[in-house]
Formats: sequence, C-alpha cells, structure tokens
Amino acid sequence: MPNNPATILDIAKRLNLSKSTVSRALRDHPDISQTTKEAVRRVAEELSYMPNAVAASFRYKRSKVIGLIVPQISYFFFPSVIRGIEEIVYKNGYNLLILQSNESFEREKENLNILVANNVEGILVSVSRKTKDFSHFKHLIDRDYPLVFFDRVVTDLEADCVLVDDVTASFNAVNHLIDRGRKKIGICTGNLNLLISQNRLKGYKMALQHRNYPVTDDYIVSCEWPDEAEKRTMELLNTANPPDAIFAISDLTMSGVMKAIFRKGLKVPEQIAVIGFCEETFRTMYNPPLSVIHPMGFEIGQASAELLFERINNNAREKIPYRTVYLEGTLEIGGST
Amino acid sequence: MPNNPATILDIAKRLNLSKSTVSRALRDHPDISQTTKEAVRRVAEELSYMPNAVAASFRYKRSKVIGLIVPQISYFFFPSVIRGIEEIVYKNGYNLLILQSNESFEREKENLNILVANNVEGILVSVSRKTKDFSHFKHLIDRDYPLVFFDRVVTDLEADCVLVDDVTASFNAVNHLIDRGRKKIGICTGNLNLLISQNRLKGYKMALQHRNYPVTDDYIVSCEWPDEAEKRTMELLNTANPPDAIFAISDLTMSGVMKAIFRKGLKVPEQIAVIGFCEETFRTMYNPPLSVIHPMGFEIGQASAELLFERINNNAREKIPYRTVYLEGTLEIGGST
DNA sequence: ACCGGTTGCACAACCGGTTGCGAAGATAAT
DNA sequence: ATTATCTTCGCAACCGGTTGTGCAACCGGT
Repeated sequence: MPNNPATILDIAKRLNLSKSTVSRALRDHPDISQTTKEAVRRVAEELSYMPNAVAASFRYKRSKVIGLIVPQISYFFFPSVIRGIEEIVYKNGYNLLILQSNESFEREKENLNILVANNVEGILVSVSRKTKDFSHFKHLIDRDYPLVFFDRVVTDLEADCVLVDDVTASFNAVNHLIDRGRKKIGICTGNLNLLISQNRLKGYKMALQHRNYPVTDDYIVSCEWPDEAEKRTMELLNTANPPDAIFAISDLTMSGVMKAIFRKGLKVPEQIAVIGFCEETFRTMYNPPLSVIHPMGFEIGQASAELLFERINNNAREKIPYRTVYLEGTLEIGGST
Repeated sequence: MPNNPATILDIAKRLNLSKSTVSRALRDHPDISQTTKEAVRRVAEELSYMPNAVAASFRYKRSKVIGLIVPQISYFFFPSVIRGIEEIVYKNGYNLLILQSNESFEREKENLNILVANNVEGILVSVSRKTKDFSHFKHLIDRDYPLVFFDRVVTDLEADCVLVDDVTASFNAVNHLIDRGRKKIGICTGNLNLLISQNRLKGYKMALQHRNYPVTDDYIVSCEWPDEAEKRTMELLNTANPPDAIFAISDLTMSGVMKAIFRKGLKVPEQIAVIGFCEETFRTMYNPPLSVIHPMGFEIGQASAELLFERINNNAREKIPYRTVYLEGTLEIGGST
C-alpha cells in the first residue's frame, strides 16, 4: 500500500499556478515575485512536499549520485576508504551509493549495471578477486564514463587508479623485520590474481634478495579468507623449520595469522614477529599493538573521489589523460616486531 | 564529458519498429514474433544497450531498490546485518542502497530525504544516537511508507522493529559473571539516549538485584566511542575498588574496554572477566576468545528485510499491524570469564 | 463470401520536474 | 497616446521505458 506524495502539480493547483511557476519558485528563480514564492513555500510545507529527485535526474542526467563497488565491507580497510570518499562526495553536494560485490565476478558485473541503470554520474571500484575479465569496465571507460579504480586496481586497462606503492611499502616492512634480526620470514598473501597481492609479494621477495636472504616458496602462503589464513599459517608454524616472522598483506590475512599464533600459543614478538597492512583501529586491538604498514584507507578514499570529480566536472573538449596516484604506506612500529 | 548510451528508440529506428515493440521484445512479451525478438536482441547487443532503470522506475514507482541507513559501517555488527539484509534483498530481486548517518541527526534526516527522493520502495533504519526527534520517520510511517527499524529502534512510534531481547540477554550475561564468582561487576554502556543502551543497562541492574548484589553508579560508565570507552574504563580500573568483571554492551565499547585492560596489564580472565555483545569474527580476534552474547547481526538483517518486504508486497486493502520481532541473543562462553 | 478469432505490431499517454520561449500586464520613457 | 522595457507567469516539450488500446492482416471454418 504505497503513498501519494505531493507533487509540484498539487501545489500548483492549490494556488492556481502553473507547474513551471511552482518549480521556479521553489528554486528561487528571479523571475518569480516574492509573494508568490512565499505562498508556494507555505503550501509546500503544508503538503510536506518532497521533490522527486529521480524525475529531475532522469531528464537532465545529473543524479548527483556516485556509485561505489567494494568487495566487502568488513574489518577496517574499506570502512576507512568509505569515510574518505564520503567526505569528498558530501563536500561536492553528491551522495554515495554503496554496493558489495562479495568477491563475486557476477555480482560485480551486476552491480555495475545497477549503477549505470540508476544514472550515477561516476563510479569508484575496488575489483573482486575473482575478476579476470575487465570488459565490463572497458565498455564504460570507452564511453568516457567517469570511473576510478582504487586499492585493487586493474591491469591492462587505461584508467584512473589510486593505490599505495605496494612494492615499496612491502619492501620496507620486510626490511624492518630483517633489521630486527629475523632470519626466517614468511608471508601470508591473498589471492594472487590480484595485482595488489602480486605487488606486495614482489616487495617481500625484493627485500629478501636485497639482503641476500633466500626466497623459498615454503614460506609463502596464499589464502582467500581469514579462516584459510589461519589454517595455512598453522600448517606453516607446524613445519620442522617454521618462520620467526610473518608479513600479512591485509587485515583479513592478519586476523587469520594472529589466530593461528594464538592457538599455537606463541609469544609475540619474542617467538614470532608480525607485521602487515592494518588500519589504526585494527592494529591497536592487539596487545601489544601491531607493527604495521599504514594502508591509507581514508586517504585512498579521498584521492579516488577527487579524481572522479575532476572527470565528472570536466566540461572541456579534451579528455583528461588517465592518471595513477601512488600514496606512501608509512611504517608504524608497534610491539609485534 | 558524458556518454550517449543507446536507448530503446535507437534500436527501434534501426529496425523500423516502434518503441513499444522493442520494449516488449526485450521483455519477452508473447505478442511479439520470435523473429522480431531475435532481431531486437541482436541489435541491442550490437549497440550494447543498457536499460535505463530510472526511466521505468520513475513511471511505475517500482525502483526495485530498498534503502538502508546505519550509524556507521565499522567493526563487525553492522557489516553482519548488511549481509543478512543483502541475502533477502537479492532473493527478492531488489538492490540495496546503503547510507551512513555517521551518528549525526542532520545526516540521518538528509539520508532519509535522499532515499525518498530516489524512489526507494522501503527503508531499513538503525537510528543515530543523536536522534531524539523522530518526526522525520513519523511523516513517512503516516503515509504508509514501508519502514523497519532494527537494533536501535525508536520509542513512542508505532512501527516495525527487529532487535534482540536486550534485557534478557544482558541479564543472562551478568548472571553468568556472577555464576563465575565475580563480585564487583562493571558495565561499559553506550549513549543512554538509545533504547538499546537503556535496556542493556536494565538487564545488568536486574541481574544484580536478582542476586542481591548492590547496584552502584560507580561501576557504570557510559561512552560514545572506543576512545572514550578506553579512557573511562581506565579511570574505573584505577579506582581504589576496581571491578573484577566488565560487561560491554557492543563491540565498539568492548574494543575500548580491552584496550584499557591491555594498557593496565591485567590478565583476562584471572584478574578481570569480560563479556559483551560481539560478533564471532570479533570475539575470536582476542586471545583467549571472548565470552559473548551473540548480537545476531545476520539474523537481524534477515528478519528486518523480511518484514519490510511483507509491507512492500502487501497489496491488500487492510494495513499490516506493526510488529516487533525479538531475537534471542544466546550466550557463547569463551575464555574471558 | 462471411465471420470470429488470433497474431503482430503501432500509437499515444504517462510519470514529475525543468526550461526555452512567448505573452499579458504593468510601468516607464518618449 | 504610443512605444519600449520590465516583471511575472503560462505553455509545451523533453527525458526513456511501459502499457492500454486499437487495428490491420491473416487463418480456419462454414
């Protein structure tokens, strides 16, 4: 049983005015007299009129909404990103439509369709780990649809991207572990389909090679979920020659790593050191607070939204060239190394 | 620089057909011949046609979108709720528009306007802790706009609500602490403007009275954010007669409580016991895993969405009476008590 | 040849807000 | 009094997809 919200026409009828006059009165158009404006506003209030944004955006293609697709809203990274995005979005007078792909390629494609079908003026995406085919994005980019990738960006596609310099940050993190005297350093990485996982693994390997440490697959575990991270880390800890330090590439993997360490009863950092990409809220949940690389969630959100608005607001004839923004993921030393 | 997406008219022109025929062909209407349907589908593919959902929803008021307003997407409770909601929403062929109020009354009102202005067919809300005036909700409910409150529900307003039986669950939690021999039980609660905080405090007090324990304000700390929870808990722990157990009413407060305990260097559960409303992912992040009351996030999400769809799909003449669904927050004993 | 029924499609209205254009009435300038 | 200008507002089109209605063309039966 829906409702009959008052329209602009209801106001017009009450005052024996035309639609256009009411519309202009509400938008404070100079053509309309002060008395009429006041009358219109009074009746609007009386009928508790609420403008139907869809009608206007439908006609003029300015929905004032931008869309966001994230793999999932859990833990602390993506919520931080969202806060960063919201800040910029609200500042520009826009609103944000949030969708989760739940790490599903199909859901991601469908979400993209939903956003386009709903006339959003631009889209921010962090791709799902299942996504190997990027044609659904390419279609939009080819049409100059404003689109910015962040964190989990895509390869082989000309587009705006915002991410931390993963290789360098990982290099620094592992270097730090070596500085602290760790000899056997493991890595708990995510799905290697993702560029971000590849790059963080690359930084890890580079650091080992740089310090003339051996690189062995035995110390590399790759996992999709915290459960799996816990399981694989536990297997690693149970080997004859377990690592004395672990680098976790995200808060999800870190969560699994820490669970395994807890269950194994190891002392951090005495028996095993731990470092990873973790937001402040997350790192301080542990005792002692973890040593981390700051994943820059908030800043990534801000930067992505800013890039997007540059594209949205670009009325110039010439196209903005595609840009990639790298943020520096700084090291924060806690008690876990 | 926007784009010119293909419309149904472009397809019609190419094939010398009318708009209506193309529309019906795409929707597989029986009136249209198989050959025409195939031709339409071929051209649609060729032009990479994407239907403009706004146009249709604008005309027929069936946007197939429902809106969600949460205070914030952090920690683990609301993400769980969102997963529960999504399950039901997708099953019904709808989509979900997520907005954060960021605990701001103004933002909440604005978000509500945005959702209505965007023709969502129903709204799910967990109110901000700043909200004391509920007239913005009342306007909608009076118009039979489908609206369901969950978790942080409202008082003095006839509406559908979904929440855990907070009084009973809290009663059980504190009872459990007493069973474990704790004598001085503190509570870290949230903003007492919220009914949920009031009820959880009520359950706490009832349990103490039930077991003939004194109820003193000295053991009651109320806080808005994890930072504040940490600070207030620390103050409590530093008093001459600190509690030997703390009941935290949410994962946010629990996070602060645990930080204070860590900083104070207390052993859990030897020196201090801890229990609270925490999702599984959160409770197992600690070592040992916490004793908790299951906050039923996923189930709350499911139940709220189901109530909402009952209202959305109700074409009957008579109105559905408002219902309140209570879920049981079961106790899960971990190592913290 | 006539009639009833079916098939396949076109026409036009509709949703609500915005805006270009035009026009009536008031006022000012000549 | 006539013309030019300004003020204030109405008319109608538009956005894109959906659907009620209508109507040719065709088919089969008598």
